[in-house]
Amino acid sequence: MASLFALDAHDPLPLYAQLERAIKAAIVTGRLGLEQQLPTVRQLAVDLKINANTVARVYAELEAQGILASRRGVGTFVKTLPAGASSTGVKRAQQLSDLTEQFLAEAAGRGFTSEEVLLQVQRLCAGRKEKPHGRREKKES
Amino acid sequence: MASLFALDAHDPLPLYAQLERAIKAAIVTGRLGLEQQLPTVRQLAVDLKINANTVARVYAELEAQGILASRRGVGTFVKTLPAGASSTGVKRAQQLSDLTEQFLAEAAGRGFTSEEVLLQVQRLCAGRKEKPHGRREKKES
DNA sequence: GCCATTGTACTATTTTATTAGTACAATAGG
DNA sequence: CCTATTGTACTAATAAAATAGTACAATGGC
Repeated sequence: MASLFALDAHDPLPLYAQLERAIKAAIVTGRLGLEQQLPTVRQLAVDLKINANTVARVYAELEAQGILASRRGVGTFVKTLPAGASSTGVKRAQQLSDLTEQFLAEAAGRGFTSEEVLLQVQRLCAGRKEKPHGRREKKES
Repeated sequence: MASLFALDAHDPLPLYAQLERAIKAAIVTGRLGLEQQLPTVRQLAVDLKINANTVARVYAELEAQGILASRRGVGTFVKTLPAGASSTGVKRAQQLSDLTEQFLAEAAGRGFTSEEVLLQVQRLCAGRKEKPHGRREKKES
């Protein structure tokens, strides 16, 4: 991999959303650790061949979510692990079910069998066991 | 579920891409069977509260992919099952790995633990075993 | 033949995403 | 103090996505 993240210009998902997802994924999977520094806004823009404004927007958004912390003249750093809304109850179960079905359909559409997918999930899950860090709550609405 | 598909206006993924994904998912999971008719362009637009042009674009795109077949004055029908590229080798493995990581990150970002996710995947995979399809739902006629 | 239904094609408009460029603000280092 | 580096804040321009509306084309039922 050339750089930490990889974006696809032909993915219908907007670049800012792709980058946001990629950064979160890197943190969740441990490729980016706590307090670790991210590339500068301008550098990452060059690496990914996208505009610096787009990178800045993503960093700002992730900072608003409490995941990153930026300091002028210094850089941007991983502050905490991404935390979800963590709704409880039926809705929560339904959300997981929907998300999973979406994923399985996507995989099936690309020609992967259920067995392959399951195996891959098991492998990746085993890699990071349990780390569902407790609920951090921010006030946002 | 009010209708066959569910779109989220706040999802950064464009509506047309969401709908395309939803239709493919419905076919892959067997909620839509071969030769089954889809809602009309105008009806689905009303159901999903989106523009008819957007629906028409998606139907046309899926027809171009050979998944759907449309006939004027009649309707739009499922023609074949979505087929993946089924590339082999390293790239294929890498693709599955990337896709899975993305999914796990998404799930983790929404507050689901690895255990929960793994369990859900196991459940859904068990539900449709080998065949990605084969199971037609009985419907009232 | 008539006509309602369905997919298709087009133009126009608005909103969103992305880029480009410039300028400013805070920090670290000499 | 000076300056390079970094994040931040704008404005402007372009491209893509989505909507609104109208019209046309093929099909099937009567």
